[in-house]
Amino acid sequence: MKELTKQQSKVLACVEVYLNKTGFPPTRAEICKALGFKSPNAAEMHLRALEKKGYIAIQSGSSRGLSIIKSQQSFESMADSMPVIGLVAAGSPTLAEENIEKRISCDPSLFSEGFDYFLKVKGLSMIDAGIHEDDLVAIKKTTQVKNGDLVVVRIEDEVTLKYFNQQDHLLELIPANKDFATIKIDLREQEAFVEGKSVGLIRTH
Amino acid sequence: MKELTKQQSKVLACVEVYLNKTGFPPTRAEICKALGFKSPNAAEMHLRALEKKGYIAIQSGSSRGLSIIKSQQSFESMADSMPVIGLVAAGSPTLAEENIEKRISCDPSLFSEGFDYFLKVKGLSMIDAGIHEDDLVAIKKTTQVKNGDLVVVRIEDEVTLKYFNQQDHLLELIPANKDFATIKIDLREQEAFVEGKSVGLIRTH
DNA sequence: TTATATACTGTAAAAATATACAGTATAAAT
DNA sequence: ATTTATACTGTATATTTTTACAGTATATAA
Repeated sequence: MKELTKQQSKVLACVEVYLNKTGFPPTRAEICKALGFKSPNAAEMHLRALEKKGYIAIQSGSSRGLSIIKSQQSFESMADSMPVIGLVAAGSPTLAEENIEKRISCDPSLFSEGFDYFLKVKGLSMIDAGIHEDDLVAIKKTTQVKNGDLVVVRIEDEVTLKYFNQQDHLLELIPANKDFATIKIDLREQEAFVEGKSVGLIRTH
Repeated sequence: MKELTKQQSKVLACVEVYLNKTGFPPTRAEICKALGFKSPNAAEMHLRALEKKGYIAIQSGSSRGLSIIKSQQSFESMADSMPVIGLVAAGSPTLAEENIEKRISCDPSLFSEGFDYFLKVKGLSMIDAGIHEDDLVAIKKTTQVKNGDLVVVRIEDEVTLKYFNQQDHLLELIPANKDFATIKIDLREQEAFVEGKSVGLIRTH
């Protein structure tokens, strides 16, 4: 998606605000009035640019025939909800307020087993499992995991999301990307803490 | 809130559907076309009645100056549960009760744009986009899509989920799996209907 | 029987709106 | 020095759209 100029950005914001307020899009003249332009062609040109860049659609010949394709402002409707925690900071993914990136309005029974928080995925180590960067993985806090489960494990201050496989003292954390190596840990030498397991995933397109 | 007559209810539904599809309200003439009226005054009178009963607001003197105050649809599709529809080969993914595999307790604003139903994915054609068999893709009913969007398209009786790319008369439906071929359609020769676009995805592990 | 409400057709004019065309100005890039 | 992109003004016109007015038809209630 192409970058917007300052004025194009203003015009897009103006359309979004107007839509929010009235329920229908503005005319060229109304955009001019809102932004102080004196010619309807000023609005027209900006709208054309926004269309070309894929931010809006213009229904030719229709009055107020504008529709938003890509919104500028991110709508995070914060209702009673599940916390989202970034898989970035060192240390355990705790539910402390400072670690919560945002909240998502949905109930814990969205996935059959129930879950405690969303973990926002960083990196591509699980790409072959269909888990992309910025996907939200629903995590249930538990230490009861079995081989093959997708788990959140903490090793020292590093937190990672991998497939779990343990044979006696040897713990393997297996990525789903051939460019990443399996993490192998001898539990007699180094500690590893299972923080929870994944019970589901959501992604916003 | 006063009761609506059958025709008023149809008109309100028509306005809501049009708004959802295009992003802006219909004109009187467009309502007439949609409902088979032959005079713009038919639509006008119904809109006036809807305004008087508090269902819509009419901005006098403005083209398409309609806004929904009290939605009908919210009554029908609320219940905090979203329908799941199988991506079966034949026919449109309709919300008719017989097509609903189950319902999932979550609200339509789970994904920022809102959505109308979940489509249960069959096959592996989008695997490289991290979309697996049995994933639930959140679909927003709309025809406003742009190149690169993940869309639900119907061709004759076949429904498919693919990336959208259109250049003039050539529509390409692009899979995310090298073992599948891009579907190419000359829109002058064959019809294709955009049923909606994906706004998100959920998966149960 | 006579209102009264619903539900339209058909026409027309005034107002709103999109949109083309001809310019001006400025800053940055070539 | 000239082109190119951004960012407008100002005017005009064809088209879209609202909206008023004059009717018709039908069912229901008083």
